[in-house]
Amino acid sequence: MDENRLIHELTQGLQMAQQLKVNLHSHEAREVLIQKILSSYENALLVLRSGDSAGKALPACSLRPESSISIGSLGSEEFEFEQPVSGQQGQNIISKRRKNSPTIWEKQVRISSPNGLEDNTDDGYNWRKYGQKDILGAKFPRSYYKCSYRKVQKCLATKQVQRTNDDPTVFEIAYKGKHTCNQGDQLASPPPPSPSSPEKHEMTPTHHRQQLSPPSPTEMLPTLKQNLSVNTSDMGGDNVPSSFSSPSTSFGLIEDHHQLHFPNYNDDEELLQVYSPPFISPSESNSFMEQGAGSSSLDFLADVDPDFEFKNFFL
DNA sequence: GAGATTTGACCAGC
DNA sequence: GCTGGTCAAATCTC
Repeated sequence: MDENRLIHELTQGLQMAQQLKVNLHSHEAREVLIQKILSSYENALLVLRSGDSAGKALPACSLRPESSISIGSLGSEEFEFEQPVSGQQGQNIISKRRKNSPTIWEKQVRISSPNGLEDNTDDGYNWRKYGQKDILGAKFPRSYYKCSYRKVQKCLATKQVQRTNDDPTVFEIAYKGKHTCNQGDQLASPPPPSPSSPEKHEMTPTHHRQQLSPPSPTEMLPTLKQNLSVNTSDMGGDNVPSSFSSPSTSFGLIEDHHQLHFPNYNDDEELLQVYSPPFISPSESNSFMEQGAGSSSLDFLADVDPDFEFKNFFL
C-alpha cells in the first residue's frame, strides 16, 4: 500500500473540507471543493482497497471528466491519431492527420515564462518531444510533444508548444487528445515505474517540489487574493468559463479579463505549489509545482469550451 | 544501455 | 508546391 499517497489524499480532503467551511457561501467554490473532497477520498479509498497506488486502481485521467474539468463536446471528439504502425513511413497507410476536418484543440493555454525556458511550460504531465517545426509566420519553431506513456498506456494526448512572436517568454500551448494514462496519480505520489524515466522531465531544476510539503491553503490565501487573476481576454463570450472559481478566494466570479499573475515567486517554490494549472485533476494536485521555480508569472489564456472549469488551482 | 531529444524526411491536406 | 504534423534514425544524456 502506498501509505504516503493515502496520507496525501486524506490530507487534501481535509484541507478542501476546511476551505469548504470558509467558502460555504460561494456556490461555485462549494461545487469545486466538494468535487475535490470527493476525489481525494475516492482516491484514498482506492489506495486502501487496492493495497497499491490509486493510480493502478483507477487511471487518474479517467477521473478527469468528472472530477476536474469538463471540456464541452470534446469528450466526444474523435481524433485520428496514428495507430501503432510497423515498418517504415512509406508503409504507413494510416493517415498521420485528421481527415476532412481541421485540427481541433481541446485546450489552449498561454504560459509566461520569464526566463524564457520551455521547461516552465510543463503542466505536470510527462511529455516526450517528438518533433519541432518552423512555422510560417512564426519567429520561433513549434515543438511537438506526446504523452510519455503513449506506448505503455496508449495515452494519445499530445501538445504543441509555440513561443509567441511578440513575447518570446510567452508560450502558447495547445493540447489535443485526452490523457488515458495514470500520470495524475503518479504525479502526486512517488515517481512511476515508467520505462521513460519521467523524472527527467519532472525533476529538472524547477521540478523538485515533490519533496516539498505543500503549504496549507489558508496560508496561501492572502497572497493569492492579491495576486491572482485569470486572463480570458482571448476567449469568446461563449468561452468564458462559467464555473471558474477559487475554492479559497473571492476571485471565483468570472470577469472578462482574468489574469493569473504570480509576481516574484522565483525563490518561493512552495508558493508555486498552489498554482496548479486549470486542467490538472485533483489527483494531480501537486504536479504543476514542478514546472518552475523560475516562473514568476503565468498567464493562462484558456481558449477552451464553455464548460471549461478552472477547478484545480488550489490543492 | 535505456530513454529522451534532435532533426531531416515523409505524408496528407490545401 | 507549400505547410503543418508526424516518423524514425541519429545523437545525446543519465
